Amino acid sequence: MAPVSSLVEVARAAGVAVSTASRVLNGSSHPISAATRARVIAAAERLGYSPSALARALVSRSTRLMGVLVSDIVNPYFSVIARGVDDVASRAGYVTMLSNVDRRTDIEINRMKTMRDYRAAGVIFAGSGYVDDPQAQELAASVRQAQEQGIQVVSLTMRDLDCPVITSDAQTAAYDITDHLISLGHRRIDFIEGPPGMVASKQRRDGFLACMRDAGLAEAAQCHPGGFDYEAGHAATMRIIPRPPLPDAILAANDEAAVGALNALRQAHIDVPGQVSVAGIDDLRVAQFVGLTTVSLPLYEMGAMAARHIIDNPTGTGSATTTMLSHRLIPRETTARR
Amino acid sequence: MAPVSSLVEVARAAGVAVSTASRVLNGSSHPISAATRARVIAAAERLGYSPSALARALVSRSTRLMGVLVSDIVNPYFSVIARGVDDVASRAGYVTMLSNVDRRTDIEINRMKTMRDYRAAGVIFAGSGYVDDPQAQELAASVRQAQEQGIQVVSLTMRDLDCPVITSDAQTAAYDITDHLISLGHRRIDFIEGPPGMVASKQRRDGFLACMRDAGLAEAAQCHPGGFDYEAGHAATMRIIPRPPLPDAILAANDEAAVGALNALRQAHIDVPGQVSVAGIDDLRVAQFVGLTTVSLPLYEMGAMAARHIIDNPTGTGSATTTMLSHRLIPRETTARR
DNA sequence: ATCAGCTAGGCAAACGTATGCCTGATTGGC
DNA sequence: GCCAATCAGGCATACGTTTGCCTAGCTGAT
Repeated sequence: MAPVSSLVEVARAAGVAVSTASRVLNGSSHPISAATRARVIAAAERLGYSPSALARALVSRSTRLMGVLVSDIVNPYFSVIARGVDDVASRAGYVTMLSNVDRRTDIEINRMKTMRDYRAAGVIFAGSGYVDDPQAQELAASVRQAQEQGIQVVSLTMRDLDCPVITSDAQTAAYDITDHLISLGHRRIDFIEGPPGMVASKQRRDGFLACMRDAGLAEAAQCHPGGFDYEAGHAATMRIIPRPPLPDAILAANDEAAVGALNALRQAHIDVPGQVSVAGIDDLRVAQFVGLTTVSLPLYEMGAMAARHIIDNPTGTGSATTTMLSHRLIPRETTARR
Repeated sequence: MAPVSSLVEVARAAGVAVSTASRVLNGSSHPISAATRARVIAAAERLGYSPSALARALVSRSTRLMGVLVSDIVNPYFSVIARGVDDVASRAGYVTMLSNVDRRTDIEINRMKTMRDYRAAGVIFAGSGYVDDPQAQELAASVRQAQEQGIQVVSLTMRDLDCPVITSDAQTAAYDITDHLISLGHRRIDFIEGPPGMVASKQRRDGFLACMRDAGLAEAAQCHPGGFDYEAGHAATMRIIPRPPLPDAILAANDEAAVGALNALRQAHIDVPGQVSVAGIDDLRVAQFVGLTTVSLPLYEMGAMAARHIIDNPTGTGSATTTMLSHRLIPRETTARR
């Protein structure tokens, strides 16, 4: 149905051999006369030639496809990462293949397989895994097979994959924001956890608990089941409010849940930060909108660095190093000195 | 460098011809004995065989790659669309290729070309174009070439591309939300515009102005330069506040700008909705957080339908139809009767 | 015994590109 | 005027699939 003009047609139109056409269109080092070069370029232009990246990949045994697996692209945490990936990828002539895996390991395995079928140059795992995930081993195996095939794998969180990790220390971030709350004079601090079972949830809770313990406030630390979304933060706070006394501060496992907590408090006419301080983790855009005190994680940089790593390491020779990017405390208006 | 076991190795390991191996692994209708079938499957399993989607695409002359061009994936407007696309794409075995084009036509042209090189099954244009864009013609030409090659192109906004459009009526949405404000008794309404030059900005402003005119309030309609982000809405409102009298209501071209307006007002101790009502357009997640009155656009559905269209129309025979999805008014707490 | 029809499997061409190797022509040095 | 070197270009193979066509054996009907 379509005049998918190929290199042979370009060559014929220019009156040269296919190899010659290929060489001028690729900027090969092989010498080509200016006249021939011009004829080929003109022919390609006239025919609207579009080189088949598929055929090219087949023979060169490498693509410029950058895979990235996120939990949910609608979640700003991941869309910022994806943006970091795509910025460096597309600048290097790569195209990014994105997949939502909904925090399901089986889908991750499936998508990893698809990206392998397409011979992606690399695959970035942006999402966290589960503690004691029964499918972790199967995932690790599929990752290993991909690596043996020359596919670079990078993880943005600590998980049981034998691959380089480019991440930020979420646990220390949680520790630091807790420490900040304590330094403001807060003693009783309630923590709204992330989704149950996730490593990311555990890290953040552990950071909170470690700081409370170090401050001698282990007794005053209270954890509530929650989640990473607005509704979870709101619901958890609605359970906190009717059981006085109110805590001095509420720390949520991430910003969106913190905003949920914030709204729940204000809807109950509890003054923030007058009566209760509220803080989150991540520094998403919404934190800025509502003036939420939080700790900024280098999400964009993590995505960008992961993509750069994949582009710069043509062979799968990189050892499984861990790169830790630093975070930064962002005090805003939802916290105050007690 | 890697044991990228190919079909020929699987065939050899199973002691059959390549064609036979191909047929059992593809579920071909060609008859194959159960014993042979089992041997091939076992061999493929043992060797960790991963079929090359590239080679397959080359001979079958079609890929399962779904292209989508967004302005900025961090913008929730686009991430919701992308999610709609990916949900139906991945369920159909496609993988979605995402590109950020930063509202730049030249980048759009470039990415369209890249997706063409990869022989994407289809490309979805999620972003709006510019009024009188000097590069529109060049973009249209590159789209035409792609279509001639059998690539399905779908646009999610009205723009000068000869392709099917699956969209929502932003102009009428703006009209309806304006009408709602008027029905609440507001007369003087200020409109914060979107980014200058964009068709999407013009549509929304036109809808606002049309409604004000129809209500005999043309004199009371005032437009301010703005943008689609928080900062633009905030800044525009900061210019409105010091010039009394305050308007009865502020309508922003989208939700994020509306939130910026909301915060600017509250920071100036102006009661919303007591003194001034505020409304937006899009119904992004943040609108729900802050209780913003807005109008819901079917972004997820637009993305999903576009992907479905591409998957269901194998040949490029679809005429350039326009599908209009309906929006819905979402009254919340930032508007009140005057 | 013959033959049509079916089953099971193999051969080989094609998809579109890159590239190692070869050839013929031209040049420069002596 | 001869040889080596360089320049310009072509031939052919390989990448990993799919699929049309062919063959060999077998079954059952005549």
